[in-house]
Amino acid sequence: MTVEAIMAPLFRRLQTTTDAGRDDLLALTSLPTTLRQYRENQTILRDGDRTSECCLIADGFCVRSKTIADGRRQILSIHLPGDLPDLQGLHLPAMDHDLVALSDCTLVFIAHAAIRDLIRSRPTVGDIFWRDTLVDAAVVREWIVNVGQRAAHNRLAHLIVELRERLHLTGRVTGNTFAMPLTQEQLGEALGVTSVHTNRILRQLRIEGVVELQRGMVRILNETKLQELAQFDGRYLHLSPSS
Amino acid sequence: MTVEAIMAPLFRRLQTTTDAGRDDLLALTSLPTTLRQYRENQTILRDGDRTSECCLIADGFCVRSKTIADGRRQILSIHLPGDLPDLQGLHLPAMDHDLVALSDCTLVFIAHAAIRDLIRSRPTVGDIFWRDTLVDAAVVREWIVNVGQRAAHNRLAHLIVELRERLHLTGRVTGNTFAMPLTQEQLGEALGVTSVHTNRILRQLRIEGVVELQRGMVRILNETKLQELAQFDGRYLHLSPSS
DNA sequence: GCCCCTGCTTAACTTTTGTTAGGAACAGCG
DNA sequence: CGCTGTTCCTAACAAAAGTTAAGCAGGGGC
Repeated sequence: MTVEAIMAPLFRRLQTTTDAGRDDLLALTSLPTTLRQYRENQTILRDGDRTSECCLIADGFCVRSKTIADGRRQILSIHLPGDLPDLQGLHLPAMDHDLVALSDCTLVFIAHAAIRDLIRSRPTVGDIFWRDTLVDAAVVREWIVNVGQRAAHNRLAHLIVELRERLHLTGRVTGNTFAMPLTQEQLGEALGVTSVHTNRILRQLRIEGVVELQRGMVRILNETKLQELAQFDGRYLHLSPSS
Repeated sequence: MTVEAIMAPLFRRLQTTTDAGRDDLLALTSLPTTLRQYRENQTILRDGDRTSECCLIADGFCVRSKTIADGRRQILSIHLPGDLPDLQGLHLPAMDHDLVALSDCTLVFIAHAAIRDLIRSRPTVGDIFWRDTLVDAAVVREWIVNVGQRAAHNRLAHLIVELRERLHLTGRVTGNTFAMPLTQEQLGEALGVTSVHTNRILRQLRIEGVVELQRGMVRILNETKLQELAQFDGRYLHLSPSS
C-alpha cells in the first residue's frame, strides 16, 4: 500500500474541512509511518496505555470505548478512514479509554516525535491537527446530547445521519447505502441502551420503512422520515474551514 | 481586580496539571484582557456565534449547553474559575453550543489575535492550551459514560465527585462542602433526567445520608457511600503533567 | 407586610427501558 | 456435513424514568 493510498482519506477530509495548503499535505506524506493490520474486535490501545505514536485509520472502522466497574461499556465515538483517533496522545501521555477495531482495519502509526518536529517547522500543520482534535471534541459533545436528551429511536436516527455525513466526506456512501459494522450489542453501547432495546428500535424502524440494517450495511428507505427522527443539524461537524 | 487575582485560578490549575514554566505563566499576564461581568442565567455566547476572543473564568460557574428542536436542553460541561470554556474558538470559528453563566460571573476576554501571537513566540504556551482543550474533551467523554451507562443516582454521585476534584485544584473545597450552584432543573439537564427525577434522587441520597444539596452548596455526609455510588476514577481529569 | 415568582417537593399514573430467558439464523471450522 | 459460537430476534415481566398536576417554601420587590 503506497503512502498516497494510505493518506488519501485523511487528505480528502482535510481538503474540505480545513484550508490546509498543498504543501502542508505534502509535508504529511514525508512523515515516517509504520503500517499495522488489526482484526475485527482487536484492541488497538488500552485504557491506561502510554503512547509514543499516533495512528491514522487507512481502512476500516474503530471505536473509542470505556468500561465501568460493573462491566458496562460505553462507546464514545466511531472512527472512520481518515480519522486520527488518538491524536490527543500528543499531549495526554496516558490513554483514558480503549481504542478497538470494529472491523478488520489498516492503521498507520506515526511517532509523536516526528509529528512534533513537523509542527515545529510548519506551525500550520499544528493548527490543522489542533483543529482536528477540536472537531473531534465537538462530535463527542453532540454525542452527549444524543444519549442524554433524545429518545432511543431518535438517537439511532441521529447516529445514522452523522455517520453518513462523515462517510460522505471520503466518498464512502453509495446511493442510500453505507457501512456501519456494529452489532446490535455495540449499537446499544453507543446509544446507551441494551441490545434488546436496540433490536426493538431497529425492528420498529424497519417496519415503518425508515432504515434497514443488515450485515453491517445501512440502507435508508425513507429519507424524509429519517430526517424527521434525527433532527440533525450538522454544524457541529465543522465541515467547512470557516465553521 | 488585578491581573494577578484574575489569573490566579488558571495559574494554580496549570501549575499542578501541566509543566508550564514560570516564564510561560508570566507571559500570560502580559496578554491584554477585557473584564466583563455576567449575571446568573445570562448567556455569554450563543450557538452559532462567531468569536474573536476567548474567555477565562475568574469567578463564578458557567455551563456549556445545547438545546434541541423540541426545546429539551442538555448541559455538556460545567466550568469553574480557571477554565477557558471557549478556547476551541481559536480554531473553530462558529460556536456549536451555548455558554451560559450559572451564577454571577466575572470573566476576562482575550483576543484570539493576541493568543495567536503569544503562541507563535512561545510554542510551549500553545502546547499548554492545546492540552487544555484535550483535557476538556476527556471530561466530556467521561460525561457520555455517565449519561449513557450509569443509573441516575450513580450519575449524580459521579458528577459531585468530579466537581469536587476540579474545585479542589483551585482551593475551592472547604471540608466536605463546596459550591454547585445548579437548580434541580439544571442538574437534570446535566444528568439527562427530568427535574422531577432529579428531586427523587436527591431525596433518596439525603435520606440515606450520602449528600445534601442546599442553596447551591453540596455537603458530603458519607464519603464511603458516595465513593461506592460514584465509582469515580479520576484519571480522565489528567491532573498530573505525566498523565 | 404582602405579592409574585421561582424553585422545591410530592403523588399518581404512564411510558420507556432493562432483565431474563429462550429459540432461530447464520457463519466458520473440523 | 454437522458442530459450535455468535448474533439476531422475540416475549413476558420488572424497574426506572417521564408526565402531569398540585401544593409549599423562600427571597426580592413594592
